[in-house]
Amino acid sequence: MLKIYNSLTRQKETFQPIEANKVRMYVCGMTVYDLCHVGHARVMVVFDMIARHLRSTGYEVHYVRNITDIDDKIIKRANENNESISDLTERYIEAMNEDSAALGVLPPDEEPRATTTMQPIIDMISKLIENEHAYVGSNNDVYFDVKSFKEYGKLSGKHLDELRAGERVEVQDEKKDPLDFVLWKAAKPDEPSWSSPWGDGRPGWHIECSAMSTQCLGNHFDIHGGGQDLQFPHHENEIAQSECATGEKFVNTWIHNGFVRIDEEKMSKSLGNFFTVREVLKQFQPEVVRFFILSSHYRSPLNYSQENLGEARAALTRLYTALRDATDFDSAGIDQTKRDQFNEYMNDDFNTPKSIALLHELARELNKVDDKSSEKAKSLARTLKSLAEVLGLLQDDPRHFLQSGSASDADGEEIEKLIQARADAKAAKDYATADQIRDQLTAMNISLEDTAQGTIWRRN
RNA sequence: GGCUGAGUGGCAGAGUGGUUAUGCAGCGGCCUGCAAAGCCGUGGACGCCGGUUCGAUUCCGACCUCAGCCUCCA
Repeated sequence: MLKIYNSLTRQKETFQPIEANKVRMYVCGMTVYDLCHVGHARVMVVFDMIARHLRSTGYEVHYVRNITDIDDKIIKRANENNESISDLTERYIEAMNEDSAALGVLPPDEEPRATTTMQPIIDMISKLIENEHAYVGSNNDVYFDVKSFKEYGKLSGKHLDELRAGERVEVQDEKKDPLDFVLWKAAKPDEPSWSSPWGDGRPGWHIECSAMSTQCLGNHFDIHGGGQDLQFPHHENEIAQSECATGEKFVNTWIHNGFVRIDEEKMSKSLGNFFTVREVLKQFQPEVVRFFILSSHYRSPLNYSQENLGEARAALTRLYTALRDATDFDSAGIDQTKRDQFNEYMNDDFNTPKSIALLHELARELNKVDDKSSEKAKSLARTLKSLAEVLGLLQDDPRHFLQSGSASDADGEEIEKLIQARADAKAAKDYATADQIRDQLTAMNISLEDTAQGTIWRRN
């Protein structure tokens, strides 16, 4: 039985899909004006893991992750670069796809874009005006009337009067209430715009997600996810818009992942303390980054550092090392007890640290089996690889993983040559020369293991 | 100021009203020409103060500290 912590009720709840065995999930994706950083990677990896686990336990999943391809920052960046908005967004969408593929993130079933969802957005705003939940300001902007939705604040636990007390935005005359937010922005000169009943303009950010999710998944769906920073105001506003437009409950379960931090501070574009996925991948294999992300619980803060990535690499190396010597196990039987245990951990609000601990347990048991061609070894190896697949891990060829490094590293041919020279020296019992060659390889960041089947190498 | 959430061994990071998380690092041993990998053994912890309890790191309350949101943000 799957239990998920629901941000809306602030407790773990037994998950019941609206339609039996079917899960409809929407996740707020990227605004494509720059490269993805590790924080974005966390969202992609976490919800990919969730989708994988749901599927592996028998649910049919319809996973939607949107792309925000029109917004102030995009317009600003395109102007700075002196390129068209679509050139800019296409470039970064492609970059995002490359990054997510590298991290083993399976593509969502749908990736709607704001610019191609314009009619549903306009329809939803019209409906809100009709229902008197929205109004057109004197500047032709359209605003949502927060006072008209008495449940406003239910997701973030905030109350309108408290929010007003802490209000930091200058009050705009057009708004009835300082907390009213924009649904449609009237076009300014030289800005891209779409025609609407309220004149040319473009949608506000919040309404895009309400319209895209509803268009793909219906008025009422199971899971809505995103980073913790979107809880307020973005998701709060989505609830207000959608429930006021449709009169139905919007989302059953809200899932928010924790932040990536650097030196105990949130990693973000605005603070400028971010590392792009690309930068990190120059130093660490993509699977190491994925392992690092999943090695802490999705709601906990995740501290980014070289040391922590290094630890992730060490742990992953241990798992691959265990898998290295087992071969031809693809058809071996899976240990059902372990699988049940794994699912139990994952069903407890996606406890990936605990499920990874189970992978280590399997690796240890596998290491203890001397005969790697035995049924027991094969079964353990198969179970390990198959459970890890739910986390999107350990699917690489172990030797390939253990021997891969960056492009500047020594090539395999050179390494093999040195290993042969060392083997010759060893055969002649010239251990001084053998050790000297090994030192040379160590300096090249290569470790050796002498086994019964010969010498195996890997990169440190 | 309001609203969230968190404080666990050298580090990272789960979890639990009384019993080994897990990984890395440390220490002892096995294996090895020596290593490496692996295996076995081993030390070390629950922010502070009260309360409930036979017993609390785990529940309750106060306090301290940290992070996040309240402005764009994954």
